[in-house]
Amino acid sequence: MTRKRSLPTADELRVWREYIETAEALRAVISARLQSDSALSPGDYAVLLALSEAEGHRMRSSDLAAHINWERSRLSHHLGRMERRGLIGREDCVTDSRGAEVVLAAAGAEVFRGATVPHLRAVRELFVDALTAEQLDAAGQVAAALRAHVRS
Amino acid sequence: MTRKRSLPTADELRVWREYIETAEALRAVISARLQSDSALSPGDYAVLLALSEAEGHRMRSSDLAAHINWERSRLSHHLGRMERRGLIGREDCVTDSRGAEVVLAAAGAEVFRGATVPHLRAVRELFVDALTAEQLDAAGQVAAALRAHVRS
DNA sequence: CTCATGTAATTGACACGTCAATTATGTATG
DNA sequence: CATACATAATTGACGTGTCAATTACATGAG
Repeated sequence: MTRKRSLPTADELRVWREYIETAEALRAVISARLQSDSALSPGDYAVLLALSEAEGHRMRSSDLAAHINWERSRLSHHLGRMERRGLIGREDCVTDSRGAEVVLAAAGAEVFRGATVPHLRAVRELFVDALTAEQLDAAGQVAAALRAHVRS
Repeated sequence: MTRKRSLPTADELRVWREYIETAEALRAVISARLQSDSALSPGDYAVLLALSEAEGHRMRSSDLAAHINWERSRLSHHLGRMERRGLIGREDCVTDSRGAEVVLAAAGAEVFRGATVPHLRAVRELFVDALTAEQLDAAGQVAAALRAHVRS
């Protein structure tokens, strides 16, 4: 056994770069599709998806942030922009005067309905169709291993 | 043979989400490390790396953009910020009066020198060490398949 | 030479993300 | 109840990214 290297080898570094650059490129392409198909950013989509699935199409701001794994300030800024566009609304919370409830607006629901099929189709075309069943499985396991490792 | 589905299955979609969210989380963690270790963003690092490896520590702006795969306007904005911080300089190009040459400044070279080992260590700890040899290999193949597919 | 067209790089406007500070309200403790 | 501390959400400042427009120069056809 050799002692554990502290720095990655050239090959390891190459894989890292391919990994991170490919994910970034894919994110950009999917994002551009969503934008041109539906005038939504990935952030808009995540918010609308969460609200669409929520009880009464409404959610406490903090819960929403936790659900989609965003910092609260990021969500505040984003909700401000989405509110200006009429996609969502904000109401005072009855049980906690500090709180706010985010409500899916009619326009938001409609835009989301129109966005979902094209978006899923894009995911299929650009991600799923690029991989064999084995590769898809491997991708899932790699992601799980990375996720588990990063939490420590 | 069943006809090809146009939408991903629930499992495929789950893998997609794990893939893209994990990559994003990893990018954020590595980025935060780089920031706190060396006061550099990933963009800064990419620019400084390219210039460090370039002939004479200088490069035409367009070539640099192509090398790191950025849009030129993005690079212009970024170079403006880096120039304000004294990390790089810009000079007129001798052979083409339209052109600009980006030059690694002394301060930039020094910051980069200090950044590289901690950054590579972070890549090793957070990415390489999380994966078995087989998983690392699989990650490379998945990235290659996705890259090949997206170019068409 | 000159005019049309292409290329190098920058700029402005605006969306997005992070961090630190702020405002307002809840809650526990003496 | 009063004070201290925690929590909900927002705000401001600033770095980052994209798109469309702009400036300045190069170059080839006539």
